[in-house]
Amino acid sequence: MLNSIQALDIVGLDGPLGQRIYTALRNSILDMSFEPGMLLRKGALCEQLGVSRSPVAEALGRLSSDGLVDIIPQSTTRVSQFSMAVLREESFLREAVEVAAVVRVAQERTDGQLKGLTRNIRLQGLLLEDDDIQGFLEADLEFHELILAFTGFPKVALAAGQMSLQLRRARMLLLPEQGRPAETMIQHHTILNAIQKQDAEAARMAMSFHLRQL
Amino acid sequence: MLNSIQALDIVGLDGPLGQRIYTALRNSILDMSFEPGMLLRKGALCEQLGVSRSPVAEALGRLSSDGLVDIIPQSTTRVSQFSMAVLREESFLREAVEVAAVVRVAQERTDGQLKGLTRNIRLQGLLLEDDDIQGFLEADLEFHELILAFTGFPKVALAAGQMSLQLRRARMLLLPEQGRPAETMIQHHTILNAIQKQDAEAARMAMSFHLRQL
DNA sequence: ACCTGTCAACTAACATGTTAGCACAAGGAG
DNA sequence: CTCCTTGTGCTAACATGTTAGTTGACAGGT
Repeated sequence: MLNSIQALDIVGLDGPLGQRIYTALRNSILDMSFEPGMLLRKGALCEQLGVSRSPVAEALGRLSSDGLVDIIPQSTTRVSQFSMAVLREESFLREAVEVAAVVRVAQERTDGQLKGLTRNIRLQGLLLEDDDIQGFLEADLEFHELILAFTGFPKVALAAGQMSLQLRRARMLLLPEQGRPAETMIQHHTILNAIQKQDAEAARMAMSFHLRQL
Repeated sequence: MLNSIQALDIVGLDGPLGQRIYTALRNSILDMSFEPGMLLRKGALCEQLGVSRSPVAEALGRLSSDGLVDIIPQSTTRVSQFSMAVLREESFLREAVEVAAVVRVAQERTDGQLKGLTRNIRLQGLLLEDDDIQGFLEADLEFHELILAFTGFPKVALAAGQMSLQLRRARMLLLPEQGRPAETMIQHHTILNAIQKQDAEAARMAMSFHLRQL
C-alpha cells in the first residue's frame, strides 16, 4: 500500500499556501518519501493538509511543469518515473551550465571568492577525515553552488537546480555507492587550482571531467 | 490607456483551457502586444475570453514562474519589465547550452544531420538574396533549433527556449537594427564548417563568438 | 502646505460546487 | 472463450462564491 501516512507538514514555511504545498510536495518527492509511480490523490492531499483543492491544484501544476509528476488529463496524477534518457539529458544541461559558470568565474574571480572556495575545500577535507560522509556531500553541493553564485547571475544557480531535479532524486538511490569521495576531493582541488591560476581552459576541462564521473 | 481591445483568440489551439490561455497570453507578451508594465486584470481577461477565473489564474501562475509577469500578492499583476541584468543572464545561459550542444553535435553528427544544416544554410542564402529579412530571421532561428534538436535530447531545445524568453521579447525591439545579416550568414557558415569537419573546438569558438554578437 | 490615520474599493488567494472525460469491470453477443 | 458494449465510479478541469490583504484617496490634525 502506497499511502503517505507521514507528516508532510507545511508549518514553518512562509508565503502563500500554494507555495508552501509546492515546496512540501517537492521535498517529499526529491527525498524519495514519495516513490516514483505513486498515485497522488488531490482529495486525499487536501484532507491531509486541511486545505482546499485550489492551492493543491496549483502546486501539482507546477510540479508537472518541473517534470516531477505526470498528470493524465481527467484521470490520475502520479509521481513521475525515472528514465535513463531524462537523466542523461539533465546531466548534459547541468554540465553545460556549470562548465560555462566555472569558465566565467575563472576569468573574473575576486580574491574574496577564491577565499570562499578555498575555505569550502578545507572543510571538505576535515569532514572526510572524520568520515562524515553526509557532511561531505553537503559541502560538495555547496562547492558547486558557490561557483554558480560567483557568476554574479542569481538566476543561474536557480536554473541549474531546476534542470537537475531528477538527478537530485536519483542521487538518493545510489548514495551508498557514491564511491570514492577522495577522488572527488582531488577533482575539486584541480578545479580550484585552475580558478586560482585564472586558467579558464583548465577549469573547463576539470569541471567537465568531474561532472562526467557519475 | 493600456487596454487590450485586440482579439486574443484562443480558438485554433488544442488541449485544456488553461494551456490555451497560457499560450495566447505568452504570445501576446512575447510579440510585445502587451507592453511591459501593462496591468493584467483577471476579471477583464475572464470576461474577454468568456471563461472563468480558474484557468486564467493557472496561466498567470505559469507566466509568473516564467518571469514574464510579476504578481504582487493580494494586489495586482502586470507584464514584467526588462532589465539589462536579466537579459545578460539569459544570454549567458543560452550560450552555455547552445555551445554545449554544438560541441556534442560536432562530435557525433550523422550525414543526415549535416545535410539538414546545409540545406538550411542554403535557404538562408536564398532568402538573403531576395532581401526577405523576416524569412531570414526565421531560418536563423531554425538553424539554432536544428542544432539543439540534433543533440538527441528533446528537452534541451525546450529548456533553451524557456530560458531565453526575455531575449525573444527584447529582439522585437531592436529588430530594425538587427544589422548585418551578411555577417550572421558568415558566422553560420563557420559553425557549419566546424561541424562538417567534426572539429569540436572550432565549433565551440564559432558558436560562442556568434552568440556574443548581440 | 504636509503628514497621518482611517476607510472604501479592488484584487489575488482560497474554498466549494459542478461538469465532463477516462478507466475499469461486469455483462451480453458472436 | 473472446470481443465488444455499456454503465458506474473516480478524477482532473472548470465555474463560482468567499475571504483577506493591499492600495490609494480623503479627512482631519499639525
